[in-house]
Amino acid sequence: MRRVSSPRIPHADPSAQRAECAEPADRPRRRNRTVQRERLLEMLRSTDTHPTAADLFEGLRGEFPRLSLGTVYRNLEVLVCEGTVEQVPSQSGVMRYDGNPQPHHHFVCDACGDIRDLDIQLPSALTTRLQRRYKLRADRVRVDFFGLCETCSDRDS
Amino acid sequence: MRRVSSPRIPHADPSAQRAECAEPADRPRRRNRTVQRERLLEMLRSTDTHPTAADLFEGLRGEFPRLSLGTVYRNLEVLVCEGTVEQVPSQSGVMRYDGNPQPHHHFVCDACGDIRDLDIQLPSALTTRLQRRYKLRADRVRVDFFGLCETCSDRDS
DNA sequence: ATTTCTGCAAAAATTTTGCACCTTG
DNA sequence: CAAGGTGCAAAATTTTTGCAGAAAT
Repeated sequence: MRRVSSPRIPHADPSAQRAECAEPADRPRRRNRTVQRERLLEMLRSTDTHPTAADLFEGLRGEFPRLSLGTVYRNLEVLVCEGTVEQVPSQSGVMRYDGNPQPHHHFVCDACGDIRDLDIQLPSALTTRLQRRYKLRADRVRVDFFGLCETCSDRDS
Repeated sequence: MRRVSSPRIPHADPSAQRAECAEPADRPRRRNRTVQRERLLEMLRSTDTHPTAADLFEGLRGEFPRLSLGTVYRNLEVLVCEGTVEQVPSQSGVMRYDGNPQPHHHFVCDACGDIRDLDIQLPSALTTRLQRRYKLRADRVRVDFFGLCETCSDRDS
């Protein structure tokens, strides 16, 4: 007999979230102010389009002709680790960044991929239920609604 | 005077979701059954760990020693387009796949990245409010709770 | 003076694609 | 046999990294 137990699916997440943010607790890292990082943050705060690293790079090239993508990525990492900026994984696989510090949710257009901020409150009962039913304590919730945005919806009809 | 309007942030989503799924309406594509695709789906259905393409590839290599990653990706695309499988973008940036056809939500562990299925109902009032407040009609909602899973929570304390 | 940051270029990681051959219906 | 699928390898994309020089404190 040659039945074999069905193969295991290994489950190794390449980068458990924010693990790389850990700092040596003894000597806290000192951070310089740099124009690049400052402008990057301003730019993120001035929009709600959830730009990608490439979007930001493009947007800053006018001001910093010698800017490099590496710098953008490195600064985004710093801001994310600080908690100033949030990483929003998108359906296309390209990472997006969100400079909106308020807790909020998103509407994602299935057609154009645009992500729009929503100011909608989630009933707190949900987190309580999660706790009771699953013994899981959540400190953040993210809600994504999917559908067609007004523009794409109009275009289709 | 040399003030310039602050740079635009271009916003081009590399792949507006599922656009590549479109079929020529006139001649609907015929699909062959293949063992590879069948087993891939079975594997996705037999777990709730939301495996990556690489995970699935690894898991199937025992059965199909000559399997290629390209085939895995191509079949995943087919299944996603069919609506049989859902793509779950993860916080790490690596795409994950979900074979659970029931609408459900997720708990994501901040430490290990594990994604767990939740059977929790979202109040339908939310979608209504979205419609009224934003004129946005959503046909799907995804809720992700974030926090530490039991294992990681125990380890930390 | 020391640590941090930048630009550049190379590398790594993930996903897509072209092509010749094999499979399915 | 015609359309679709596979494996393989090369390419495309996105993100990370090493290094030497520049900037910040």
